[in-house]
Parts: sequence; C-alpha cells; structure tokens
Amino acid sequence: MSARMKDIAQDLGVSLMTVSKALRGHSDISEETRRRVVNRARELHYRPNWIARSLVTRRTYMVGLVIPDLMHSFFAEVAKGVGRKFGPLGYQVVISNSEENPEAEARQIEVLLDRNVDGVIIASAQSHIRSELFRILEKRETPYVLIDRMPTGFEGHYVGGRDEEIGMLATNHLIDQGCKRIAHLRGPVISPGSGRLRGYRRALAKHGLDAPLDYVASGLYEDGSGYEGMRKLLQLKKRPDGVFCYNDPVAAGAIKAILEAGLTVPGDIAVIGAGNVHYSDLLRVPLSTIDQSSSVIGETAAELLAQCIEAAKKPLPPKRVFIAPRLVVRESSRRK
Amino acid sequence: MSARMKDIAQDLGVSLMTVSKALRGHSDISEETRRRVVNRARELHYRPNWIARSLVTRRTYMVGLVIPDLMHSFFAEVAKGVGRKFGPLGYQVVISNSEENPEAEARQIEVLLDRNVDGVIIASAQSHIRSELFRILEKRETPYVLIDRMPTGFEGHYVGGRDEEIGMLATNHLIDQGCKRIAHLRGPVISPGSGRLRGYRRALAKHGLDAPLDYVASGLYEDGSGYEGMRKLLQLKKRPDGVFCYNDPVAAGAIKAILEAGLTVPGDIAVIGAGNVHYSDLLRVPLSTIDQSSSVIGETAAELLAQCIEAAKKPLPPKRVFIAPRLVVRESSRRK
DNA sequence: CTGAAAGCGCTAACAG
DNA sequence: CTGTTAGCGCTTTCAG
Repeated sequence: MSARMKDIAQDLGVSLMTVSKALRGHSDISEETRRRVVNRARELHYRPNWIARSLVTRRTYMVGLVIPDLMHSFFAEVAKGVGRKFGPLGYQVVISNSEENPEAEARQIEVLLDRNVDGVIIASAQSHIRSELFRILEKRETPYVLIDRMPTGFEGHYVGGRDEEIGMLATNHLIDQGCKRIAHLRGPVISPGSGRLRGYRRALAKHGLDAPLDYVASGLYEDGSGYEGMRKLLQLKKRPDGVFCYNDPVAAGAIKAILEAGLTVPGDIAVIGAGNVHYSDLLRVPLSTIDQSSSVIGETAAELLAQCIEAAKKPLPPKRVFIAPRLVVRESSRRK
Repeated sequence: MSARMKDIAQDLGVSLMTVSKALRGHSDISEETRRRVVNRARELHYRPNWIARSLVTRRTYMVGLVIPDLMHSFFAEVAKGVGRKFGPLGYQVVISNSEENPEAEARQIEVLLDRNVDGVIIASAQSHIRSELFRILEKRETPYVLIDRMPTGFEGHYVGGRDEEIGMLATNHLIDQGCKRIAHLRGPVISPGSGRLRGYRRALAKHGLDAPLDYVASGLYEDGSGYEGMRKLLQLKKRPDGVFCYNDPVAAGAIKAILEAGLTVPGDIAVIGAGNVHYSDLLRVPLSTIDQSSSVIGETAAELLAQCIEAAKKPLPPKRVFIAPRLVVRESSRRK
C-alpha cells in the first residue's frame, strides 16, 4: 500500500498532526516544517486517502448527476457543463442513467445518497412531487437541484428553460413562415412537454389559428416515436403544413416520416424542433430549432448546487433560473 | 444524522458485531437474531455507511470510465453498456471526460485512483505506452482495461474493434459499388485511425486500385474536421468517387461538404463511415457505416474488469477481445 | 507553533 | 452462535 501520513511523521520525527496540518496548509505550522513535510510527502508519492478523510469530515467531494438518457446529446451536453464547473472545484461527478424510469431514478438517487454525495443534480422522470423520491430526498439533508423538468408542486432549486416561451417562439416562427395548419408532436407529460404545448396553443390562439385536437400527437422523447407520431399526422384529412416538435430527435424522426411519404421539407411541411442538439445541422434537412443552451443549464445548476453545498447545513432559499430560448433558423422551416 | 449499527445494537441489547454480521447475512447468526436486527434496521431506516466500510475493506465498489468525448454517441453508448453491466453488480460507474487530451486524461485517472476506485476502463488518448500515465497505472495495483484504442506497446487487457477489418470491409464495399477512385478521411494517429487506414490500403491493393497519397486526408474525430477534410479532397484534379471516413461524425461532415459543392451522394461520391451512431439513419443522406457494437464493447470491458477485480490481487493474464465489425448499407453508398 | 487524545462507522480475527 | 479487541487513515479539539 502507498504511504500514509504516519510514515511521513515517523520519517521526520514529528507528530502525525503536524503532517496533517502542514499538508493542508494550516496556518500554525512553521514554514520550515511545512517544507520538510511537503518534500517528504513528494518523495514517498504520498496521496491523501479520501475515504479516511471523508469519514471524519463528512464530505466526499462527489456530486451525483441523474439524467434520463446519456445518448440524448442534450443531456450529454448538460453533463459536460456540470463537469466543467465541478471539476476545477475538486469534485467528482457521478452520472446515473435513469432511462426515463421514475422508479429506477429513485433507486439510483438512493444509491448516490447512500454513498454520501455532497449534492445531486436531477433531470427527473417524476411527474409529481408526491412521489416516494421526494420524501427520501427531503429526509436526508443533501442539497439537490432539479434541471430541465419541474415536477408539479416542486418548490426547490431549479434550472431549466422557459418552456412556454419555447413553444411560442417555435410556433410563431412557423406562422411567420406562412404556415396555416400547424401541428405539434408533443413530448411526455412532464413540465417541458406541457409547457411547450401550452406555448404552442397560446401562439395559435393569439393569431386566431385553429388548433384541432388531432393536430397534437404524441412524439415522446426520440426519433422513433417522432417518426410514428408524424405518420399519424400525415393520415389526417387536412394535412398540416407545419409541425413544431417537442425536441430535435423527435423532429428528426418526423422529417424521416415526411420524406418517406414523398413530401418535402419545408415545401410541403415545415418542421422545427427544440434543443439544438449538435448534429441538427447534419440531418436530412438541416433542422430549425430552439436553442436551450444545454451546457449553460449544466453549468448554472452546478454553480447553484456548489453554493448550496458551501452553505453548510443552512438550506438556501429556493432559487430558480430560467434560461432564455433562442430561435435558430435552418432549412427545415425556411419558406421565404 | 441517520442511524448507525451502534444504535441498532443498543436498541436490541446485542453487540455491534452481531448487527454487522446479521446485516451482511453472515452464516453464524441465529435466524431469530437476524430477523430482529433486520427489522430494527428497517424501522430506523438504517443505511450502511459505505465510506466507513470502504476504509476497512479497501473496496469502494466504484469503477472509473475515462472517455475522450461524452458527446460522441459512440462513447455514450459504450458508457451505457458499462453501466448496464456494473449497476447490477453493485458498482457505481464514475465517468470522466478527457476531451482527447492525454494530460487531462492522466490527471483524471490519478484522481480516480486517489479515490480508490476498484478498477478503471479507459478509451485512451495516449498514443504510446511510454507515457507518464502507464507508469502511474502500473505502480498502483488497480486493475484496468483499455477499450477502443490500443497505444503502441500496450500489453494489458483490451476490448475493441478489429480496425483493419473495418477499413477493409468499408473499402471493399465501395469497390463493390463500382467506385474507382476511393479516398479516405483518416482519423487521428491512434490505433483505430491507423488500423482503418491500413485496412483501406490493403483493400485497394488487393483490387489493384490506386491509392494516391493525396487521397488520404485528415478527418480527425468529428464533423467539423470531416467537413474540412472533404473540402480539400474536392479540390483534387481527379475527384474521388468514393470516400471511406474514419467514423460517422466525420462522414456526416463530409456529406455536408459534398452537397454544398453541388454534388450528390452517392451519385457523384459514395460515402461510408464507421461506428453506426444512432442518428446515422437520420442524416442528410442516410449513412452507410460499419457497426462496431459499441454497447457490446462497453459490456465486454465491464465484464472483463469485473473479473479482474474479483481476482483479488493476483493479476489475470492479459486478455484481448476484438469485436467483429458488420457492414450496414444505407443510402449514402448504394450505387447499384 | 506542536502534539496527545478521541473518534468517524465499520469489519477482521479471534475468543468465549 | 455471540462478543471483545484492535484497528482502517484521517481530522477535530484542546492542551501544552
């Protein structure tokens, strides 16, 4: 096994405590002693034992990040943002994949808490705060920040997009481009899905446009379901001429379905997504989208969580940050 | 703070050790006692303290996974495979992003080792085994498995693709499709890049086709560089009619460049990538590719590492697993 | 400025 | 079957 403080202490004929303090840059150690300790530590390739330290300090310098899908590049980007913020602070980020399963998510969060992470960032698959998970979370005193999705009733720290605005921005853009029959491939029944749907409806209402019930089809999260949802929309007697999709993967699937049906994008049907995932530019038809600054969401959440952790045990008043959306026009919706 | 074993022991009037053993299902505890302990533990919401346990057992049940880019869905998929295998075994996977930077990678691995992970899986950015990193890695007795990239001189555990075969498979396919002037957007100077290039050359040689030096351009890792590389190829006097790209992102960038130049895919230039990333099907032109079974690589590496960990301190003889590649033909290369 | 004592929560090894 | 003793490697507290 590698060297311990005890070894350094013995070698130098000082006490273990002196070594401990010297190594941590404690003020009441003579410059001379510190130098000797540090040198000897280097010689022995001493590496502090985090586990032993954690046992007494009750800090692990690990934070959990729970996301529903690593493969979705939106979350990968969020993860990158979180890592970029926490790395320099000396924290390890532990990523957990819930696969959109609320129970799996709850179990994973428990595991993280059992490991004494100092805090958790969660893009939750729970739709409501009345779930087992939040009871667990509240019982422990570990700070946590929710991102991207806000379960109904949730009152704590949150960082995410302005979903209603996203819906309006996208829908207004399609209207601007001259679309008259605008459909929506909606996301799951969690805040971003509902918020974007609300925005879609408001935008249509404001412009006096119809929003037939069957113009809203389920797109769920990804290209497979986007493809299916679009195929349903294509069977309607009054085919839509514009579609706002919950996110970019759904939009990619929708485009696939449209092209397969022998129609053109944006000629026959204009399409817009949300998320601005990094390959949106490379799709069949370069995809218009609403940028959500995924990595900013990650960084902001990380910053907030770091503050909560520093604040020791006095919980900070709940803080909510909403990142402004931004329209990115590419070919899939450009009609003028 | 939450309940400790001590609390359970006092409540029940037994010794701490009895509790410890009962909770771990040790055989020499009466059924009766065990039941009482387990019940009381549940009542108190007892959760074992991993940190304390680790301090004595020297096992953390954490494994590190170091990859160069989470955003590249190949690695995201590998990560998923690793997680799927280790999760049920009670391990936490800690992912670290090296951003293709060998020094950052080395530092991150040190951090992981400092945290006493039980093992590490690495898709290394090091090109040669004579780097600082491998000295560190060998000094500690923590088992590790390399994946996807094999630094020259490396002799340890490895799981990856058969890169030369990938190159041959892709190039042969282009030849089959009638391409006569086949170029290659090559990857970085690490094993997959060099292996695929070798395969490309061998395939051409076998068919007596030319491989002019300027037909090999640098594509590096991603769409940006693929785009740039392709633009260079397009300026050659004898324009290629087929391109084998290092990976799918590079191929996506190449297609973008080709279309922008007013040419068609596969009509003017057939394109094939490698990796079969999940959105390959949704690109401008659905991308032909070589499937590498990314998640199988992750799972296999995880399994191997788990064995190494179980093998206690006796290092297993180096094992190497090469996953067979598989041709996936989509539109981008279909000429017949 | 330095150090001795106590303990974080748990387990290994052995004794009853 | 149960319990005692002795740590794991470090930090906190307090006395010199």
